[in-house]
Amino acid sequence: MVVTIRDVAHVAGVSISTVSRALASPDKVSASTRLLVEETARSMGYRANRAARGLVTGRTSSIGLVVPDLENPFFGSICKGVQARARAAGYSVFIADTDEDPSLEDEAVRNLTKQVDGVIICSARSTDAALQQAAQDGPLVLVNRALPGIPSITFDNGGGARAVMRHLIALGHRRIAYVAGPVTSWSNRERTLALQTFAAEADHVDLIELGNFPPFFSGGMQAADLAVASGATAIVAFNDLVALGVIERLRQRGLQVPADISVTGFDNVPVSALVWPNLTTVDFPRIQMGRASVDALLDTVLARTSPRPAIQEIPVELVVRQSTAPPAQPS
Amino acid sequence: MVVTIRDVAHVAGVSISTVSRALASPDKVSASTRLLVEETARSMGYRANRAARGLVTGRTSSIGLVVPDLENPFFGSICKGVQARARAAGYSVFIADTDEDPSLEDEAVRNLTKQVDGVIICSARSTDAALQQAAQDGPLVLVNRALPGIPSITFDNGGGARAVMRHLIALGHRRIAYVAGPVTSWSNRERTLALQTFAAEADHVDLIELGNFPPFFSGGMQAADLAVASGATAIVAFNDLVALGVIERLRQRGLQVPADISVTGFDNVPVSALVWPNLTTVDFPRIQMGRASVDALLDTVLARTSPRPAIQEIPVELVVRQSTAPPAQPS
DNA sequence: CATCTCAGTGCAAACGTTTGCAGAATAGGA
DNA sequence: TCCTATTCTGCAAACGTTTGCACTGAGATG
Repeated sequence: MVVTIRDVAHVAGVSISTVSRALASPDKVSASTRLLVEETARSMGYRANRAARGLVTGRTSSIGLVVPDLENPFFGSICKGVQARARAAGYSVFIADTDEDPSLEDEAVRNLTKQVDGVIICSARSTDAALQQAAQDGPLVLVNRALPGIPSITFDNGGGARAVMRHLIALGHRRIAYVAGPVTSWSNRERTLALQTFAAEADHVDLIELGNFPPFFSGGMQAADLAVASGATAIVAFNDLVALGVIERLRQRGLQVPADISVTGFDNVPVSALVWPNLTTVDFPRIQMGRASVDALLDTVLARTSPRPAIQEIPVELVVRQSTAPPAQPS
Repeated sequence: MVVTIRDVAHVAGVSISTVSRALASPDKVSASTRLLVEETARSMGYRANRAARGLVTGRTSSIGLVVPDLENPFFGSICKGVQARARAAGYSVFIADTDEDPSLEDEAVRNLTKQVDGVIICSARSTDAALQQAAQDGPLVLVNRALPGIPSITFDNGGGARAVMRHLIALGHRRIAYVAGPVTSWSNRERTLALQTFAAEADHVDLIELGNFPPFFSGGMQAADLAVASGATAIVAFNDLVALGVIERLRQRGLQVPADISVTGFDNVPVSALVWPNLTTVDFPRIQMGRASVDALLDTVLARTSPRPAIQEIPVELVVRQSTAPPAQPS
């Protein structure tokens, strides 16, 4: 029924070792044999059984990808990048959605570890200890979270935050509110720190920290009134969804963006370009990050001597759109 | 280094067959042995090698999922549903993103077929013939596309379209434009047909068909002016993104939604609830569809006598929000 | 006590590959 | 012509499981 290497060998009139070698390491057989075997295999529709190969080589040619929420376009993009690069390198991708649940995440990692060559964890929600443990059990790469000793790929949150501040200050804003994300969020800490530092270094700039708020539309709705009460002329939101929530609440209160107040986000999710006003935000090249994580993983898996730093930072870019403008009454 | 069934057997003082049986079919060994083996295995951190098991059983305990674009939240949700249900059934999920490319899709399916127990193809872009062929090579389930002879899960596009028409007519609209999606889209054909039929059966209702347009924001931008020129008081867009494009273009032209003109979409993507005005649209329960597809696949894989119909239709629901209202000048 | 049944266990083959080792064939050099 | 080096090929052992078959011993039945 299903054609094995044995069948190919029989038809081609050679041994199974020769077939194996002709297909896997072409330089180990004569050119004529190789051609014969290749042609026979093709005509018979032979495809090597991965399980059998994995059994003897100890390699599965597949990697595991763990994400908190597949429905979130942020992670969808990363998956896309991972998948594309893995395919190009001859690897398949096992996917696991953890539903933002740390214990499910740990379990998924444990499950995967034994059946793949390496694991990529995206925005890990688990504890440092659990991750360190997981790193012991097999090749592991962290995406959007950095942990010493484990290859990690992160976005340059600090650079993004600085770019936003620079932009707002250049427009003339001097009183700027930051709607913070979850306390547990590593990205949030990075952004907060960078904003504080930049504000402290600039002249006559006040940074008002609000929050923490949930990183969704609803979080923005909650935060908007506080931001207005603070007298800020510009609001930096933790991410695009929060920014949209802020804008919606401002709209409800009759405030115009950007005429009365400027709003920015982070992430550059697709929707941020579709709404009115378009969002000024920081673009995070997520597909590129997915690709980079596969490269980092394969570095470890293939034990290439890795010249890459353990923690790699992907540059980000400010995208100026229509949600930012000079303040109504310049101070 | 890695603990095998042999190690467990040695420590527990039984044969490897007994370990295998104690773990896989507990009723075949005595209770005391089972406990002993289970405890030993746990303490040693034993996890069965999937490749080895697959080699002898011919089962991989994994399924393949092929989607056109992981970045599209529509597919992200389906993935989530698939992944969750598969996990619950003890299956892992291989994922393949085809970048909307039919030939990549065919290749992905071919690649997967040999290394998984079954494949789910989401919104297949490939030809009927190629799909029929793929169905010969192994268990296959189609999602969001129906093909006779292959188990298919689809949304009730017709029902959704009728619900939209009923709603608009109830509001008093009599001249309704449909901004059609791609000609190649199966969903588009289903929706068009249902709209036509319903309009024909209703009294004094004109359906103006526009397009075809690309199923994105830009498609809506293109279509809006035609819709206005047609004198329609309500616009039914192929999907939410198109609807958003339509609204944006209307806004640019100074037309208010829904005061001047009503707009509806299909899909109920998350963003449709976040924008202003919120979109009246048809909710497609995508996670549920993902789950249903796994069930259908496992029916075939496990050769359960399947009482399910070959083509299963998932009910959809009209979500009335703020983008629809009675027409300005009732006709 | 002899016989039978049956639950529990172990032996060993099989799954489809890869790969170290050894043998065969070929070519080259003396 | 013989020897050696080199290239190519085949044999067979592994990889870690599952599972058909045979065996053992205990309990039941006569």
